[in-house]
Amino acid sequence: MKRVTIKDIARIAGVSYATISRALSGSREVSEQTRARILEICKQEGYRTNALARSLSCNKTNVIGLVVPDITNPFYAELALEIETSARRLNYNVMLCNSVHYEDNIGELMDFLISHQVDGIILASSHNEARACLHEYRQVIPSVLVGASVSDNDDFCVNAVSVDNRAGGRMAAEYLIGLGHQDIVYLGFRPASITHQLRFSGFQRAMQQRSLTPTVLENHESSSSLQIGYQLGKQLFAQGTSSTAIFAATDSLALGVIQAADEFNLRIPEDISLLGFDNISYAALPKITLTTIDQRKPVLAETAVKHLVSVIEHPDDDGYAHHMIRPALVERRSCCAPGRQPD
Amino acid sequence: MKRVTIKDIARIAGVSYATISRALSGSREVSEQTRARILEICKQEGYRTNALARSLSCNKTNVIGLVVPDITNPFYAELALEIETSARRLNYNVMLCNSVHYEDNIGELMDFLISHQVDGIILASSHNEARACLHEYRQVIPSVLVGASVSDNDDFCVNAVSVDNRAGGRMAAEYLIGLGHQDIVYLGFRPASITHQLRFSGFQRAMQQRSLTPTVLENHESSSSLQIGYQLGKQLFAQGTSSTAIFAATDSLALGVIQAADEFNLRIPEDISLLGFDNISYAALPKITLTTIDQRKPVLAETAVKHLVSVIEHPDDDGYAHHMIRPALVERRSCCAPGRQPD
DNA sequence: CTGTTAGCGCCTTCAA
DNA sequence: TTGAAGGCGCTAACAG
Repeated sequence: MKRVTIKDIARIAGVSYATISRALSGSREVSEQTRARILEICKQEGYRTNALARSLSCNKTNVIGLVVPDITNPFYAELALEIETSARRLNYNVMLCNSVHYEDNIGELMDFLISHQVDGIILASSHNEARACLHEYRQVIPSVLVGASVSDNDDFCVNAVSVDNRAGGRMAAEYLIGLGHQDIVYLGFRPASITHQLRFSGFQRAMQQRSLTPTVLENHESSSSLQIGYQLGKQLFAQGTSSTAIFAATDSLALGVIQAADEFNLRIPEDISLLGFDNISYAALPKITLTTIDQRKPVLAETAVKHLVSVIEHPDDDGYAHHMIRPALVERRSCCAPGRQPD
Repeated sequence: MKRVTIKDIARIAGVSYATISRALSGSREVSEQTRARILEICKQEGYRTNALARSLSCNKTNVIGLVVPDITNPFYAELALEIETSARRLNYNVMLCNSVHYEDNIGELMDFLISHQVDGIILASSHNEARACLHEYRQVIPSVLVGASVSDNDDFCVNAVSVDNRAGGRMAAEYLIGLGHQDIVYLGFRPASITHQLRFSGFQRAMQQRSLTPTVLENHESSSSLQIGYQLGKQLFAQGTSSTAIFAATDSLALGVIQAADEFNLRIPEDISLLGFDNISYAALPKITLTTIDQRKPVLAETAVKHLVSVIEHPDDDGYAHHMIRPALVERRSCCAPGRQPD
């Protein structure tokens, strides 16, 4: 398992090892023939440059750290792949970490990445502490928050990229209203999350403009899971709701609602329409076919990476920005006009 | 963004930096008071040890590379999380890479990881080339193949951990037969994959022992996707099958079959039973409730990590081993006796 | 065009 | 218990 180094190559090529370095890094200060000879030898000897040593010397690793809550969550898995793709295009590699095991001290994870000398960090999280954390680290490492909204009026200075949650909420309400629904439940509102506050406010405002009021079922957990959607769904159906449509604050919640509806023999969309948010891959599965608001992960990812790389490459200016991505409606088969069969 | 180094600490503590190094690495060769003082200073100054420099010096990174085909595939996402968990327990970090963008030259990815000085590599892949690749690299870096079977009788010397596919195939057949099925289709056999050869042979042998013969629908693509399952399903249903049960070689295929069945107004399991393989998370979703053969990812992961770490720590012995994990049946609601309602 | 030299941040003998 | 010095593999001036 002995690695062959630049020195070994130098010795067998009979040149100094600076020359090897140059030949490898594509410098023009080497004659074409020696370069060719060197490359040949490298290939034969199975030389691989030691990225650690290079980074140590250059003070640059070209890797960006990516923190997601849980890669098992399809939303984050898809986002992660998109981010990796975008990063590679800009010549960066990504080092992925799940924050599952860290929970309330993401700082520890940040420290881990920093000690591995990542050039910057993308933090994907909908938790509120996330932005406080990035704020703390803003003098230490370039970073951008992705997927979560930040408040316009607090003292946290963080770079962020997220879907326009208020617009998404509005879009959801308008779609359902447009279909003819008036008695609508907003399921899974998380009052503690800014992301969800915005989503809810957009939704509510759109309804108010038609003098409508949603029934709201709050979620006081710190995440939105299928299980919670299931519980809220059961709770709703058990009391015999009069509503004709449900807007689930996330697709995961919607999946739980589907399960609950199944148990109560409620058909979707014939008996009740269901609209989700996120457009996770599950939503497209047969028999699920969830109509939902798409976060446009590819755009989210590309914007986040470009944003981060730009702050990495301009360490001097200490401004910050929040990019908003427009959400998009994806129509499948879980919504129809009230009291009617689907088209 | 200036990092504080061991030298800075030494200067402000008024000791040599070797002392700092010792204090940090928990060596007993430092007086308790100087250590305490040093630790205090490190905290105040926000010192973070440079993992790159340390690794360079120690010739050990304590990171293992993990290659999966596509993190978006829930099977690999779950496996990856389990592997990360197991690795952390043994004090290793994992560096995750998707091989999606590399396809037929996984070697390039291996080289990338090696140049980052990972201590070892876990390659998760069902492709046959994977084991040839690991065989090539076996003198270069400790590695283990996970999830894919290797042939007993070829010249490839690779460490491997996989579910016992033959046993899994047998288990599938016996379960269906036990339910009373006789006319069964094996859907999605991939003749080019050893993993699938074994799975199929176990299945077929169990049927032969009852003088039964499966209808087999082959898949000549290099992966098993929902789309392919959908096509094979349509193909099967279009010709009006007489079979009462389908064994789909993977859960992804099964999902496609569900979609196809839906279009043909075939109910599962009332009209036809469906059994999958893998136990991906989708399988448990409402309205999917797929009965399937579980690969027991937690065990798979832990075994793979322990195996790898053991070869990392014993670079001298050049033996290799193939660990088999027993599969397990997970009963949900997609199978019942032929011609009968589910229980 | 090529060689020499001094680091990058840390660890680890060897002395004191 | 602590300090001095060499080295890990590579890059980047600075000289020739």
